Amino acid sequence: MSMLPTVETAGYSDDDIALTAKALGHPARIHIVRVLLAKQSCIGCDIVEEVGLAQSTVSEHLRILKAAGIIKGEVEHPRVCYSLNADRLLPLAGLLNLVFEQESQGELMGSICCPPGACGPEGAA
Amino acid sequence: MSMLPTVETAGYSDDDIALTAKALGHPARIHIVRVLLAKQSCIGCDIVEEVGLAQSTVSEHLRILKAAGIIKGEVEHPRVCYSLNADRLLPLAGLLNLVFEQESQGELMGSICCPPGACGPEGAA
DNA sequence: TTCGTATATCGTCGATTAACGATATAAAGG
DNA sequence: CCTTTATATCGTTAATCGACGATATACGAA
Repeated sequence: MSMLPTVETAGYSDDDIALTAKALGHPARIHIVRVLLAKQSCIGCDIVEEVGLAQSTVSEHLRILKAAGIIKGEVEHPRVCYSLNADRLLPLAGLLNLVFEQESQGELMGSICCPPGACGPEGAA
Repeated sequence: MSMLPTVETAGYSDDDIALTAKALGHPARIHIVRVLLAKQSCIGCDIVEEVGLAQSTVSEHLRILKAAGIIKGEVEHPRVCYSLNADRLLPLAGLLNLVFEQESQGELMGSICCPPGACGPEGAA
């Protein structure tokens, strides 16, 4: 119904961002992200043990995260090696950053939140 | 089932973060956040028009965002003036920042994602 | 008091989610 | 071949969600 061009500059669609947020909208899935963050290397069935839910339930949570692109899984042997896919979190992070930028209007002005490629083409550095 | 102390340093519970993410997990609610971000001042029934859904539906979305603490509403006249409550987004942003920090291991080391008070006590300005 | 405006709540309905146990797959090893 | 191991899928259930129209509430203004 509208353009919101200023904010749209964040770059991504509402659906994109909502999809990512939705995938993160469950404690078990946040837990999984944390596990993958802690052991940055990939993990197999340990996640099931970590989360403490039934194997099929955890598998489903992993599927949801994978479907949202937040994690990826490499198949080895009978195991699957999961790891985070940070890029997919950029749209959501970008929006949050805008909120924080606004709140600290002009105070920082640049050194705010800029994950690798999130804040547009930065020629220098 | 586990401690994950390193990551837990992010500070907030899985439920906390998941609750915020869940509240953001719908396109209409992302849209509302963007509207509030664009017109940083508060807004009334304009949101209904912006979002393009039935008034009762939008009211429900606003209720969900408010329940999650992401927005707050000041009552004026017969209107309600909504605005973002950035603080409530910090737990989620903090987790995302950790992901990005890890990805750019040592490359940047500090100038990454640090909304006002998110990255711990930073003595120097 | 009566009216009009802006929101909130109610009741409904179809769709989706989350959880589980049971079962199916796939690949390595005996 | 048959077994083991790690995952994925199926089928079911209860619960929650998202949307709507209709209605209720609250309050300033006429």
